[in-house]
Amino acid sequence: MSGRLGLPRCDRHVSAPNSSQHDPTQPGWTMHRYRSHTCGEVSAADVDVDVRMSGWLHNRRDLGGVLFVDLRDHYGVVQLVVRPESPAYEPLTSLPKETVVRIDGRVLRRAAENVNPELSTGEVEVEVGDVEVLGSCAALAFNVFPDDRVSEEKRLTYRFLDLRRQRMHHNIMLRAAVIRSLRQKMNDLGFTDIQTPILSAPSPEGARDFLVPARLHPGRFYALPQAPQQFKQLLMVAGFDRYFQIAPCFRDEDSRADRSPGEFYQLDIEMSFVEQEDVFQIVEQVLTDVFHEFAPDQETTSPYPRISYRDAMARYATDKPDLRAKLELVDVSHIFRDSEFRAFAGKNVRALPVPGCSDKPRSFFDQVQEFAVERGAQGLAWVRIDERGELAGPIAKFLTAEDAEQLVAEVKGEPGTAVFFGAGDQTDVTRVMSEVRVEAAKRTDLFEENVFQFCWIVDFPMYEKGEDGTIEFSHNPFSMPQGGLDALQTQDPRDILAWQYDIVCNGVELSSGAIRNHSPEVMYEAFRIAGYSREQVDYEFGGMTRALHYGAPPHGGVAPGLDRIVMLLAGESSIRETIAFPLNQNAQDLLMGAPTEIDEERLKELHLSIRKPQTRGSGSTDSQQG
RNA sequence: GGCCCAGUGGCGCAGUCGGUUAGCGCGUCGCCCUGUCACGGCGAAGGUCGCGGGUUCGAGUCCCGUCUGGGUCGCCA
Repeated sequence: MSGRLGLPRCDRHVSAPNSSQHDPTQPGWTMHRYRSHTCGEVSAADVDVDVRMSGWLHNRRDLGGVLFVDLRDHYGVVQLVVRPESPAYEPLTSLPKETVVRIDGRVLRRAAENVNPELSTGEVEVEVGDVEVLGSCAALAFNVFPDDRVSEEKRLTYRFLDLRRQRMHHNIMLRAAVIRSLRQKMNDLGFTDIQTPILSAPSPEGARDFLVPARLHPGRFYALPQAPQQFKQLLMVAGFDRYFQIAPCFRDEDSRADRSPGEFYQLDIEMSFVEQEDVFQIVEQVLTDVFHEFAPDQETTSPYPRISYRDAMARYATDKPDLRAKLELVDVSHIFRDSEFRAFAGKNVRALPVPGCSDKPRSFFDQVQEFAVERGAQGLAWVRIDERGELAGPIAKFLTAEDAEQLVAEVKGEPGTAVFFGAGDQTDVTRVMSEVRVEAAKRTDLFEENVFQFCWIVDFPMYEKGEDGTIEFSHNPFSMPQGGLDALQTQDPRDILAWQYDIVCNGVELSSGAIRNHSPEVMYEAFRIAGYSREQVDYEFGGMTRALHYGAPPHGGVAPGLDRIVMLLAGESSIRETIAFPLNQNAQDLLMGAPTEIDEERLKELHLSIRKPQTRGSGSTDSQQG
């Protein structure tokens, strides 16, 4: 894998610390205790130079009369050659891999036929004269090299080994480089990097908070911030104009492959005196630049198309569409409202026209259907439009001629187009068909590879109906409603849109943001509709509402998820591959043993007593973990 | 909280219809090998199949429960 960072295969980084500024020809020169050169550094220019290097025993090839050892450090890999006459021969034949050693030796040019083009140091090798063990290595839980598959549990338990592996080492370095680049760009654009508190107050809306008991205040708790949302708005009120932060966010929610349990990072941004377009311009520039910089071989679409929430739900059945899939859904419920066909009548029916299916075998349709059923669909009906423009297929006979005609017209069906149908309850159909759309595209080569397809999802509804029929905020309660106070007072809450937007890339929600509500009157009214009294708002969001009374500028922002950005750039499908020390799915740190039980003394100090759940097996510290 | 998948030497996996000596690759150990770079060759050690119960003449295999891990739905303003 020749690097996304533009580095050759085994190079781990660009520049080395100490080393070559030491000049042996100068008086008073002494060899550094551990190294004159790093492992990635020696080259043909160093031939015949005496060097000292330290690193890990990466791999060994013992040919009997000559021994080759690969020595690895952060910067690269170099081949050591050891002859039986050398005092280093005996130890280096027997030391376990991953032992840390210091070696002294001389750089030799390799014969032309022995050059390894895979290695940046492949033109040379180091003939070893002396070796010293700096760190011995016990029997490995798994190979660092070659890179075998290992369960994630093992990898996390021995994360320090896992992180030595090239892929992980590369991902972590990529993450650092992305952060460095983002900071640079934000600074260049005039944004100020400001820290916000980690110990803060709970947020009544949103996800579950992590809580921290307050020793000085019995019965009270701090909460870790789910995002610095209110603080960044307060910074705007304080007049800082443009804020950013690589901000840690803590949410006590269940994990997913693209959602880290516990904590994650956002490039948190807020700007004053802006409208939606101003925010878009900045973020789009920063993200596009970063994707170009770190994925130069993949196309990144810009400008990003804007899709309204309503449109996205209609055409893609999701508010995070993967635009690499070149298919769109069509809502055809109305055609079948009074149909004789029981499976469709009166239900939510989504059609997915797929062109170019005239020569697809029956198995294609069966496989797509199977895919849908695995995801909980009742079934997946389909028809095919034949050369005469008429419908064929298992359910064609259930459709009247008029229905068929209308259907073909609405899906703009050409001969050879197949149409899949999802029918049923709105929520289920939406969930399944959004995935079927992508799957069908992949199976018909209507899925574009090697591209980052960004889009903005805009015009999110301000409110939605909760399960109990009450009106709730559908996103951020601090968003400005489109139409302002007037809209709140005159429109049906469910029709009100917010200045609320998401960035989606390849089906991954990268970012959410909004133009904020900076007017206290609009704020109280917005909360009133969601069932909050003025007093409640003042109590639960006191800091915010107080600030809005003292001259708040119009402002807005956005917060792209850093982990997901790195995940996309690294080509990984799990966010945990981009985090040095992630929690596992059950929010445990298998290496450090968190969370742990706390002894009685400290609980007492915190004014806490533990009430374990009644259910069997849940006091689960009887596992092997210490 | 629900659902799906997995758990077999140190690691990754195979194990048919329930059938007697549980295989393979990597690693480990021993021997050989002077130009390899995932070196190669020969040989050896190492597992009672996550745990508990059940069905059966007989269970790695079937059933129930449970634990652990991954995925997913709910959840994620």
